[in-house]
Amino acid sequence: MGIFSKTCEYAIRAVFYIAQKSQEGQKTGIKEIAENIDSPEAFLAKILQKLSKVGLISSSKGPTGGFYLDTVGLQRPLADIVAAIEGDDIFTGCGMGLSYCSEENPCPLHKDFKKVRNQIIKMLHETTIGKFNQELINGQLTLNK
Amino acid sequence: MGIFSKTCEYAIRAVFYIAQKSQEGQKTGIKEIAENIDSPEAFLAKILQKLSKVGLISSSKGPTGGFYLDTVGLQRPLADIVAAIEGDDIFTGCGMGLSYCSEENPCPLHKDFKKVRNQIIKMLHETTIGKFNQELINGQLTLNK
DNA sequence: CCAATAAAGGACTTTTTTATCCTTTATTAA
DNA sequence: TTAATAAAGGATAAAAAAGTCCTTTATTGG
Repeated sequence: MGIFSKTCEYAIRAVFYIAQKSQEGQKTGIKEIAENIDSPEAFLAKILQKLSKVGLISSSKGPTGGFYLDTVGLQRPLADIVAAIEGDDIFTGCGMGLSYCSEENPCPLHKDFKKVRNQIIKMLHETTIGKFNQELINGQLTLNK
Repeated sequence: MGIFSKTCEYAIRAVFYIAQKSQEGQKTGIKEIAENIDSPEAFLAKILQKLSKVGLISSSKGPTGGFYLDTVGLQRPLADIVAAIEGDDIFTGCGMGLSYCSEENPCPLHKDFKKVRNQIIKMLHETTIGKFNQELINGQLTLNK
């Protein structure tokens, strides 16, 4: 596994896709999303359900329904998505898995891990969900193949 | 989960512990290691077996036996341990889980992730297994509580 | 109103990770 | 040479993550 869980990877890809479509004024259904971000449809449905429930994305039922992001949603940092899926272990936890590791009682990798974590936090906070819309629309960036 | 799997966290803590003991000229048994790095004994045994099999740590059976590291082993980068346990997805894989993501066909987070990955790689390569021996012996760094 | 559509939700199954237990093999020292 | 010790190895079990399927609920347009 990479840095994020598979669930989280799907979530990130999905919100980028939804963002792009929202920018173009369209709502999108899971089927379309799943196809375009290369994820299992039923599983992705669960993930989006969760994000929808906590208000990170919007959804509407019925014909013409689907998932979408309003202006506020598009400007949220990716960190919110990751936190909703992974919890904030990745932002705060010890790199070596020690629960009592802290500044006062550091594990050997404490300092180095802080740098890594800060880099991750920076990335996830500076990246808004809608940040790459134009590049995605232009096809300069990819979400599947 | 943090950045590494639990298995990998145990492995890292264990080799640091073994390193420390080896520095002091002692071999250590799983029971002692498990107690001191707060990990399940039987599970840790499997992990050390694996590391031993690929030659990253040494072991000997019977009374006075145990796990240990020779001078070469103490100087190996922690990256070797992580690679043995996790594979090298963490060093090479796309942060968003896309198999065809590359410089030519990048995912949205490609650039940012490269920085994160490079930081991790730097940390794991600059850290030798024996790097913290003295601090561990002095009790300035911790491996359990 | 009703048929079609799409998300929400519940109940599972599968796979992977984490973990245990018990037997075998090697080594040591008395 | 044998009793004790410690790692190696095999077989399983438990828990968590990933994934599926089917039913329910809400919404729309005809």
